[in-house]
Amino acid sequence: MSQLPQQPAEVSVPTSADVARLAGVSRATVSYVLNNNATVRISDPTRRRVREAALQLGYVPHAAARSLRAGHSRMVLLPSGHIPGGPPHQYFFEELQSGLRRLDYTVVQYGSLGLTADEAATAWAELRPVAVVVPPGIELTPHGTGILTRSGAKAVITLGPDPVPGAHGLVMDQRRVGVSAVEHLLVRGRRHIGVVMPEEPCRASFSESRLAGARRAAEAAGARVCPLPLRYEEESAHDLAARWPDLGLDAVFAYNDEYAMLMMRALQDAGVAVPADTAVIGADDALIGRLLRPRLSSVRMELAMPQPLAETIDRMVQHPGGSPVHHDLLRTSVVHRESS
Amino acid sequence: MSQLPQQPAEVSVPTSADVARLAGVSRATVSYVLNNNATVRISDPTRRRVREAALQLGYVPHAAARSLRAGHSRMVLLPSGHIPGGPPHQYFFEELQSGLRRLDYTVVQYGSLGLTADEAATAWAELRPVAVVVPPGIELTPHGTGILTRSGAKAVITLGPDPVPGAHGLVMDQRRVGVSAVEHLLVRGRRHIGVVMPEEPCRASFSESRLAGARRAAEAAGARVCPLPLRYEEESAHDLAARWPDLGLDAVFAYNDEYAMLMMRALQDAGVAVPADTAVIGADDALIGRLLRPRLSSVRMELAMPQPLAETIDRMVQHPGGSPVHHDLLRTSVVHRESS
DNA sequence: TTGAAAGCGGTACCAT
DNA sequence: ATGGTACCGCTTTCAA
Repeated sequence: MSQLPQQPAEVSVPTSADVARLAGVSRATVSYVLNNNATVRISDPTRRRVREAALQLGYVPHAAARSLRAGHSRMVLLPSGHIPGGPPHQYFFEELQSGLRRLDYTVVQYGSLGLTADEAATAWAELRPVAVVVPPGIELTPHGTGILTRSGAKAVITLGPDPVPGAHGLVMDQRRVGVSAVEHLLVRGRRHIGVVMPEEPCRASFSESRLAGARRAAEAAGARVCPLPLRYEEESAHDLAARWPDLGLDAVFAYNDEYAMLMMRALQDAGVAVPADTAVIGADDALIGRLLRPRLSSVRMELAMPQPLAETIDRMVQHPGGSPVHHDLLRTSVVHRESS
Repeated sequence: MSQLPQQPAEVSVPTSADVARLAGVSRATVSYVLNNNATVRISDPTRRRVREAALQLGYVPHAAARSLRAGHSRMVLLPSGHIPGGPPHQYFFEELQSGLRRLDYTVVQYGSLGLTADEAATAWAELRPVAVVVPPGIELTPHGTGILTRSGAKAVITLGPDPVPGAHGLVMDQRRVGVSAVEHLLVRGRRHIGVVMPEEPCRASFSESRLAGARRAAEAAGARVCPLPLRYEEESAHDLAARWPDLGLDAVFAYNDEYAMLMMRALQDAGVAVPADTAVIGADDALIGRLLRPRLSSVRMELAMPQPLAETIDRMVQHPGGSPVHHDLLRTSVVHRESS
């Protein structure tokens, strides 16, 4: 289909030695020129010759060789395995990446599904990152933290619900979501609260945290919480709705707005009035929640600005050895609409 | 060594030399033992001593040093910058990663937002990946392809709508989505078709392709297509719905189900009957589309199995230099519900 | 069965 | 203003 001639099977990748040879200088000079080394003065004609040679050969420096020699890299590792949590989280991580790149770090995501926590930590450590930022939903053990710091990571940061000993914990405590939802329902006079728990395993870490928060808020008020497993399918929701009269619940907090909408529709189809019989609240404040009727109440999440986090990481890298920082990045508020 | 007062207790990362010293053997022996080298026989007591020393020191091999010495890595680079396309695409890439890891590759995602196409290609090339898989929405130029192959990548694969000269193109042609949607609307007797175009820039590459497909299908039948820019906000949708009578349209194909639901709700609020006055169809066949009334028609996408793609990549790596492969991974079908 | 040594690609110190 | 060279951590002959 393509008319381009095929490259020969064995292409030899140009090295700085090739550039040096073509420019008629030493490898040292090549390094000085291409890195704009300020401590050494190189004549302009030489600079030009080196630059031209590099361009002509399509020379690209070898990051591994460079960081091996330097004894350190500027790689920030971001383990990634299906980050749930919707747009706010996604936006947070995109901005974090931009912020770090602006500070001249190389951000690399490492897919770690199907590895145990310590296998994963070892795999990350092999890359010798200068910092590791573990998002919520990815497990990091104290032992894993040890592996990473002992292999040179200057900053190990977890964003999960709980701090990990030895790591800096910039916490996104999903329990707050459950607390806010249940407190809202309590204020509206509800006492028997179902909590929709996705059966999809990738949701587990978030949903467990949100349930724990719901529990805490309910217990403090002497109210009842009932976990309700649900698959993200209409059939599963209808089965659950059919059992509704037996459950004796007057409110549902669903894992997020999508599960809430699924549940609400199933309840309505089963003849349960929302919010009269059962109040419904979701989480994430997704736009679609406003498109159903009644409009969906929701817990809105606000994450701290990612740019300051990038700068914090930079500071940790430059001045390592500080005692672990702990800080909560998540704020929640309830958006009350018509379903509760 | 640590005489400089500026640097606090520099933690020295254990190397294979440290392991060798502790075990009382040479570095070569350490390498043999830890890599289970079959060509060399090492006595069991020695093996055990080496293993224990490595464990005790928390030794983790240095991936950069290893691949520098080996002359090649097993890293597959997956540039990532906000992959749109919803669950089917997300699932596809997760499975692809698992498949590659099963074949013993290290999959690394490299966030490339905010870089030009060739800057990004250079940044990728510095990591000397053995293969690069460029998802739709990330730009790759023929020049970028050259940079990558010349720096040792054995397989460069694009998944965008159009093949890139020099790269293998395993195409996901989003135009099919537009074609399927419009053909469906034509069959239902509609001739004046609006196409909702998200104004969010991260959607641009997909939405442009889908519009192009819609155009092609409409032109073939002498029907009219009208692009409708829309922000993902209720206000934007209501503004658009208010202008509806002037537009003279009898159908809308929205970029995806979320935009379709937003549009449909706004139309209903403005007194436009769906599907009587205006038919609506989305894309992605998301579950939430079934929760609104009327239930949303949608274009369902099916992506080829990722496991075969992983094996194809493996084959390309082992036998490089084959002529570019081109193949379409995307199949579409229309799920007809009540909105069209 | 184990060890000594070369060398992968770059960088930086020390000569010249 | 440049060049020679040692060395980063690891693998892999070749020798002992």
